[in-house]
Parts: sequence; C-alpha cells; structure tokens
Amino acid sequence: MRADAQRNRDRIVEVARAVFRQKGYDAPLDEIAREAGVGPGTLYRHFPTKDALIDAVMQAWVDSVETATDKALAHEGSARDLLLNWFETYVGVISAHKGGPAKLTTAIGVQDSPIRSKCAVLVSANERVLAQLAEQGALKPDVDAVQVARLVGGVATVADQSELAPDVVRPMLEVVADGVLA
Amino acid sequence: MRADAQRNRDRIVEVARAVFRQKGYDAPLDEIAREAGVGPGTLYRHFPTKDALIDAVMQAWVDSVETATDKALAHEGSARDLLLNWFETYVGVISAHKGGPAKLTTAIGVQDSPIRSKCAVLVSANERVLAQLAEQGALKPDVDAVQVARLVGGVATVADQSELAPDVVRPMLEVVADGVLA
DNA sequence: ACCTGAACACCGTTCAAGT
DNA sequence: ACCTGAACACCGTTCAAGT
Repeated sequence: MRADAQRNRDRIVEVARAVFRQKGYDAPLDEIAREAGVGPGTLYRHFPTKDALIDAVMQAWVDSVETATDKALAHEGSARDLLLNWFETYVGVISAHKGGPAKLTTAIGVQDSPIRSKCAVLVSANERVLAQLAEQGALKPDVDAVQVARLVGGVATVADQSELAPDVVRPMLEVVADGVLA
Repeated sequence: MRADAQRNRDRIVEVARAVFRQKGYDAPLDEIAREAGVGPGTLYRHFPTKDALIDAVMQAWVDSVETATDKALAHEGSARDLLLNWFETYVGVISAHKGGPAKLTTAIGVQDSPIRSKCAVLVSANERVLAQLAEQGALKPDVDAVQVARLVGGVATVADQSELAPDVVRPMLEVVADGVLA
C-alpha cells in the first residue's frame, strides 16, 4: 500500500474513533471524511461500507476486552460479586460507543455479520467467566455464554438507548445474576 | 372533520397497520400513502411525524394488552409458571411489529416520547401481574414493574433484531423469572 | 378545509474525471 | 494506484398550487 494511502487510512480510523465516541455510530460519514481531510470516495475506497469502518474502529478495542476479562476473573469475593462485577464491566465495554450494545448484541449468532469476529470475542469472554463459576458449582445448569451475552447485552441496549443511570442498571444486572446462579 | 378526510385518515391507519405488520416500522411512508391512495402530504396532514402514525396504529392494540393480561392473570399453576407465561405473552404482544420491542422498551420512562401512553399501558400491565405475585410473597423485594418491563423488553429487543427462535428466547425468560422470584 | 405531488434535507454509496 | 467531489438512491418531511 502506498504511503499516502496508509496515512489516509490511519487518519480515517483515528478520526472515526473520536467521532463515534462523541456521537455514536449514527454519526454521518461525511463528517469523518471531512475531519480526516479526505473525500468521501477515499473513505469508501478503504472501507466499502459503514459497518466495515465500525469493524476497523472496534479492532483495537478487542484487546481491551481481554484485559477487562482478566481483571474481572481476578476479582475477590463471592461468586455473585464476581459475576455482577463482570456484568458491569461487560456493559461498560460494549457501551463505549452509543449504538454499540445494540449492534454487538444483535450480531451475536448471526452468520454473515460484518462484525462476526467481535462477537466471537465477546462470547468467549463470557465463556471464560462462566467456566470459572461453573467450576465452583455456582451456576445453574444449561446457562451458556451466548445466552448470557444476549441477556446482559439486552440490558445494555435498553440502558444505552434510554440513557439509564448506572444505579438503575445495576438492579437489572442483579436480576440476571440471580437468574443464572445456582 | 370532513367525511373525505375521515375516510382518508382511516384508510391510512388501516394500510399502515398491514404494512407495519408485514415489514416492520422501517417500512417507507411513501408506500403507505400510495397503497392508501393519498399523497404523502395528506399523510403528513393527519400525522405530523412517523411516530405519530405509529402511535395511532398502536391505539387499537392497547385493548389487546389488557385482555392478554387478564388471561395471563387467570393462569393456573405455580408462581413461576404464571410469570413465565406472562413473559411470553408480553414478548408476543410487543413483538407484533418488527422494531416494536426496541421502540416500546426504549420509550419507557422517557418523558417526552410520542408513545408515552402506550408505555404506561405496558408498565401497568406488568404492575398487575407483579402485584398478584407479591401478594403470595413469591417476589423478591425491590423488583418493580418498570424494571421488569425493561428486562423482558430487552430480551424481546434482542430476539426481534436477531430473529431468535422461541426455543432460544424461552430459557432467557426463565433466567429473568428466576431472578425476580423469591 | 383538504388534497396533490414536486421539492428539500439528510445520509449512505458510487463513479467519472483527475493526478 | 489513489484521490476528489459531484451525483445518485432512499426516505422523512415541507410547501406552493390546486379543488
């Protein structure tokens, strides 16, 4: 790839991340192109659809999911505390950008989603946490990671779109936690 | 209101209901206007925004919520059975049109929503069910109708947008039920 | 009063023309 | 090979002109 093309690509992703953080995934692409100093055609040369750009912006974010999971797994306290702490972490992670919870949660289990790989990361993060709890026999049988990702993702989606305060979200997560714990 | 205006209004709502049922709330208004045999301006004369039209379509539906609630309250069996049966009814009711779960659940507790009155109906339906269960001491303290409407609505939203099969949704509703029962 | 349909605003996406 | 920006498609909404 030519040096100027590489630079343009990098700038687009960088600007997109900032704009998405501020305005969510609804932000117009024109604005991103303008702030990155390129024409809309250039943006589309690098990212054939808006979802492709969103996917690129999410790329770096994958690492943050892994480290957040590690931290949650090291949490001391009861199984319930660990799980609740994980749920709050999970909601925080997928809510980094407005519109993120819906986009990510809805794509779980969908075969041809452009952000399929990001969903896999989320599901496997939940798998790790659930596996640890299952080991202690703290979990109900039949709960699986996809299900939990959808449940907590559903809560995050509602919270994101209704702009709910954390102290309203928290008790909802407690309900889900109590529902999956033995 | 002039007779022809009344007839146009009625036809618009009737066509809108059919189109929304078939294609969800994403359906273009042009199509509704065309099928109703009016110009787009006429549609907007009767309904100043798309949400106003959606609200009108939902109007009749309010009654169906009440009767569905009555039926669920008469359900025989354990508290858990009654609650699960209600949850499935509730999901069915708000999922009548694609996009409905998100629109309704997201609007709960939002002050200036155009479908505020519809949300009130949903919350009070949940209140009735929860009140009956609370009477038997079957509920955890601190669970309230808004919370449950958001939790089950969140599940319905994910199910609607990912087009989940009922046998995938059911266990998610069980988790929520177990989380609110004492 | 009410209706029509062309027109506007907005935004994702494409493409002919340039370097 | 890559870039630009005008243009297109789509859809919610408005408005001047008609009856």
